[in-house]
Amino acid sequence: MLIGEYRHTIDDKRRVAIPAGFRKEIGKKVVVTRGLDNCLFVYPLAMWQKVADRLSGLSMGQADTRSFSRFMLAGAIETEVDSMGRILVPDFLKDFASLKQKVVIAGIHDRLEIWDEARWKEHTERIEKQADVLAQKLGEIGVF
Amino acid sequence: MLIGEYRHTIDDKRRVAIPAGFRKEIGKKVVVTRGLDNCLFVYPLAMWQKVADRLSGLSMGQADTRSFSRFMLAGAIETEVDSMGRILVPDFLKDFASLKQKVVIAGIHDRLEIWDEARWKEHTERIEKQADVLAQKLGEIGVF
DNA sequence: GGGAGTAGTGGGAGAAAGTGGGAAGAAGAA
DNA sequence: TTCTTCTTCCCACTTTCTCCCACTACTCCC
Repeated sequence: MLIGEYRHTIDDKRRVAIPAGFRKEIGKKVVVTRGLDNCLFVYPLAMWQKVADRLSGLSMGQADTRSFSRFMLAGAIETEVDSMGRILVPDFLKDFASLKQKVVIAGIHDRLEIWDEARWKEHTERIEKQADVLAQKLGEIGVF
Repeated sequence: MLIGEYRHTIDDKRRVAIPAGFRKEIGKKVVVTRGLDNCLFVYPLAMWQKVADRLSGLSMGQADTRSFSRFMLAGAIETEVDSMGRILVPDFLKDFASLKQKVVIAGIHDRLEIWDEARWKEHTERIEKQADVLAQKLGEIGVF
């Protein structure tokens, strides 16, 4: 179970260190994809396989599912965690998530999320304000 | 599984480099054909065989399926990846996809797509804006 | 409080990938 | 047949990437 948030930096070679505590669980090969809310998702390879299988099952005939699988598949890359525990973030993903130097790496159950620090702050602050509203919704669906 | 996007150039001899990471999987012989959404599809030969079979299996009675398989089959050419990992794009396909110098090569599961860089940008930006639709789709296929 | 070990960051060297150009061969026209 | 043009194959250069090593800071344990 991946939990917690960490502050790291991306160097000019586009490398980000995976927090040491996550490395064992996430494995050596990972897949980085475009995520929601302008962040990046990092999946362990096995986890990605499941997502990819479902995506490849979608029909190519319809324009919207075609665009969707393009978005997810072309927007993903398989990469290896190097000997120092870092992964490479290609330019197009860096741009997509507007990553500057400082990033936040968050563990969300079975994936990691990579956020630009400023956006993360903004996002969490907004969520905090709505915490009571969210709690109620979660209550309604029976989480609490 | 072919995933990721890469920026390459077409030289004046109409050659495009296949990203090194794709070469092993895509093999030596490939088929390039007119794709959907104004891009080109590049299939490994074996994969193309399946697509072609499926196309020829379509009912010839209906005018629209007839013209669709004509669109795919007539526009297809078989070509070899040269020793430097490049393929030749004939003029009619280059024109069809409005390819200028800068192109994007995207891996979409079992095929590559070649896009003019400007069109690709336009296309992906349009998709990104539909975040709510994306989230719903992701939910449907069980990513969350 | 001090030392050892681990995590995060930065840099350098060697290797590989991408791109451009030239030469040789094939095809077509005069 | 010969000349020209277009194509294809090969070589070389430049840039980018990748792997490895080193330094610093922080933490944990003695």
